[in-house]
Amino acid sequence: MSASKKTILIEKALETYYTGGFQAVGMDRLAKETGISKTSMYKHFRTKEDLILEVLNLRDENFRNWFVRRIDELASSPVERLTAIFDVLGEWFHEDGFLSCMFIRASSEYPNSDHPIHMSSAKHKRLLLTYVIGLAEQAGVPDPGQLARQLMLLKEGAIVIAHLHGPDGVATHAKQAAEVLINNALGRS
Amino acid sequence: MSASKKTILIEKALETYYTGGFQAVGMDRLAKETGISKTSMYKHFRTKEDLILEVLNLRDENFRNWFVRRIDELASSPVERLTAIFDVLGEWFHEDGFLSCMFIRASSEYPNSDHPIHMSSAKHKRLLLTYVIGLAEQAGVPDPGQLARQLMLLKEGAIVIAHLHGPDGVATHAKQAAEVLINNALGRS
DNA sequence: TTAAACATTGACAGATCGGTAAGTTATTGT
DNA sequence: ACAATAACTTACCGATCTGTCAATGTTTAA
Repeated sequence: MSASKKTILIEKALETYYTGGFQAVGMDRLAKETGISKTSMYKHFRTKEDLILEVLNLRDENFRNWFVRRIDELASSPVERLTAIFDVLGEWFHEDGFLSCMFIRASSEYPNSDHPIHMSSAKHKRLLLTYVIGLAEQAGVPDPGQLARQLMLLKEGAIVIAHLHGPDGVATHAKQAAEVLINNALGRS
Repeated sequence: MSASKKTILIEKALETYYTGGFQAVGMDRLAKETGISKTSMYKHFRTKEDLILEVLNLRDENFRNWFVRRIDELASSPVERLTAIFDVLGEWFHEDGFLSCMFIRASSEYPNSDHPIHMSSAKHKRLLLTYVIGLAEQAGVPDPGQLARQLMLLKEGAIVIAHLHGPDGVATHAKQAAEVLINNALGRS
């Protein structure tokens, strides 16, 4: 299997897993959808779990790149970037085919914290937290870790509610709450 | 199968599904763990999905009863009840065997919004929202719906983060954010 | 006592699961 | 040109999945 075919497989698996779930999508189905035989797939991935881990790595890369880029496009000051988080979330929630966050879904299917898939999901959230801490630092708040963790709670909660109750208004509510928290962190200005 | 055996089955299924996941736990395993034959189980539940839906009903009842009761035990004023939400969450997160919220897990395994299991999960969250709106009304805020939705975002986010990054500090961060939002809703007092 | 009604069982169907063995085709280096 | 090798496929393995069937106990009622 060429490297490009491997990439194609991972990309197709990302799409199919996101739509159908990790456990519900079998290797046979991926073989059928990609036209690549199972044996070829298993030449490059020792187990299904290995494939899922590579899919999650790609998703992490794609998502964080898109997320940061959109925030930079929408905002021009550090404080604006903090609120833009929720505008970008709103765009995501309203995309056709939005079905929650792949890492929340993954950690729900593999709930035990010592499972590699769970750990990979935790890592993704930690990387996002680090990014938001950086934004909070640039905004000059006294305790960037605290504000960033608060905004992350709003972000994850918004994802869950947008998935369960639909996208309308969720990101807006989260943004309004975020503005209150940001102003408070900046000294109630 | 007597009614009590049916109850025992649902309770055991709740425990096993919560620990192991819905798709990962098969009917054979439930039969082995309860000592009830599969055929007997299928006399009372037409499909596995029906069993899961009854499990979710029981979980919804158990959880909301416990949640409301603990809040009432910890708080004596309406505003206190709003913040006590997060004290109770902290207790939950630190329980042995905490593995996120059963309904977030369920909606992650059955992500399509028209799926009965997904709809049941959405209903649970809606009932909780209604409860929090009631608390916010009693607290006398001008827009109880807005505050309640903001606090729900913190709650769901806290569940996700406590599951992925461990329980320490998560409920406390959420409570601090909640206090800011509550004070703001009350008029920045 | 005995027959009807119900409860329960082990064994099985058919499908699908993750994963593999053996064999075939295509590519490569010399 | 040709042997070595890498890429790839078909067919299959045992296990497990949801769900069912025929047979056997067990209760109930007249």
